[in-house]
Amino acid sequence: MRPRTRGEARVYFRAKLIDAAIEAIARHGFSGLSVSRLVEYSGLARGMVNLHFDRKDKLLHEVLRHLADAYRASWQAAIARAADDPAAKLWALIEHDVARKTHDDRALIAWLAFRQEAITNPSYRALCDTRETAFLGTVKSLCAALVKDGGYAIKPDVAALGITFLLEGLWLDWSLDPKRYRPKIGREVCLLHLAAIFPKHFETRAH
Amino acid sequence: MRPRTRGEARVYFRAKLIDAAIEAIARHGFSGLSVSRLVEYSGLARGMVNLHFDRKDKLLHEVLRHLADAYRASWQAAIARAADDPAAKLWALIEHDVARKTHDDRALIAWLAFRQEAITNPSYRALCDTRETAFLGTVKSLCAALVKDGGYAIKPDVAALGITFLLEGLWLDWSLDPKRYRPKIGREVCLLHLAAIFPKHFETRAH
DNA sequence: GAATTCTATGAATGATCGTTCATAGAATTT
DNA sequence: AAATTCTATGAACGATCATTCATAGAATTC
Repeated sequence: MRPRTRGEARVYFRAKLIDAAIEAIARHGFSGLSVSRLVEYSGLARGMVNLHFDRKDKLLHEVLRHLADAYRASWQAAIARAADDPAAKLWALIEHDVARKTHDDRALIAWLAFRQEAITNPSYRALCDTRETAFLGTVKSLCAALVKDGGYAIKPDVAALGITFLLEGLWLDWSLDPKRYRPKIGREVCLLHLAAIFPKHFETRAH
Repeated sequence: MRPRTRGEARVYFRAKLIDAAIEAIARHGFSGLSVSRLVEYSGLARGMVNLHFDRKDKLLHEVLRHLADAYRASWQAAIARAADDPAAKLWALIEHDVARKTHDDRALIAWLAFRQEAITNPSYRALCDTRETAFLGTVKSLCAALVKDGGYAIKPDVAALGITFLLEGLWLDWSLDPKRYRPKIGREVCLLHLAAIFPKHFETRAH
């Protein structure tokens, strides 16, 4: 378990601190993440944060990068698994987001905390933004394909924005009370929206 | 300007501190709200927070209550002004939210900060929740009226959830970069959604 | 295996946090 | 007008914050 070589140790301890940071943020909010809490959750010594990340601030940026990377990898894999068809891929993306909330709760709450912090701390904004545009860009191109295929009289950009807003609203709602949230309702809301704007592609799925 | 009687002073200084708190949260985030910042923004003495609110914690609850009340009064007035017709009232509600962002920015950002804080601090949850359910309840009943009137084959509850998710997504997106946001786009996204699920009531408005 | 280099530790530091309280002054009451 | 009551002030306090650094020990190199 515990690493033997120095190279292993570096990777091991950095990961341990990042995980402890996510835990602390999910449990006590962004401002509740103190070095003392990191010590408590990681079980490591007090000086480890500064040894491995120099400043607490730099650790936080690594945490944010970790969250962004993990989420992107996750939804991209979901799209890759789906059938080679825009409707199937779009649905896989949404299904991934809706179902994700049932297992990966700490990461989502931590992510929302960073997103909120990015409003007043510009240094977090770039990472939040790139993640957002990557996701939105994918949804846009899927919508464009659907519009072309179905001959719908709507702008793909507007449709894509609507879908991402829906998902973000779902996140917020879920985060306030994870126990109340049910994937079934989230799925139903998204499906209603999709079946309404892309009837030829999603109406059958709605019943 | 400055109050002369003690009764006036109480109201005046409490309002001044609440305003300074909103300013501080909007500029530096929830954790950036320190007593020193309150002193800086309000121009009052250091002891005023404890004199008028006992603890900083209680001031924060008053701020949240103030934000919730102001917002509720605002959207209820918008509905009251609209014509006596569910479609008109629903649209007035959405228009209010979309346009609100062009003037009332500090309050919205502060509200989002409280909402985020409520995830890990249960004492804020009640106030966030009641505001949410009051808003959602109104949207639900408006949707129910539209469903009945138009004979749509959708559940009013699901439609209402979709609308609130859309608006919450809009808030989040706008908060990250207020300058980039344009009411026109927000309106377009909402209208696309409404015209798609309630075609008989909103299709004409969409062109 | 000895010498060297880097890692891990936690007590100490200065800064900042929210809160207290003695004091001065203003509003109110007698 | 004098006496009283409450308000406003800001220096001082203990707690906690992130960070530093001398020391011990382990991994690596010679």
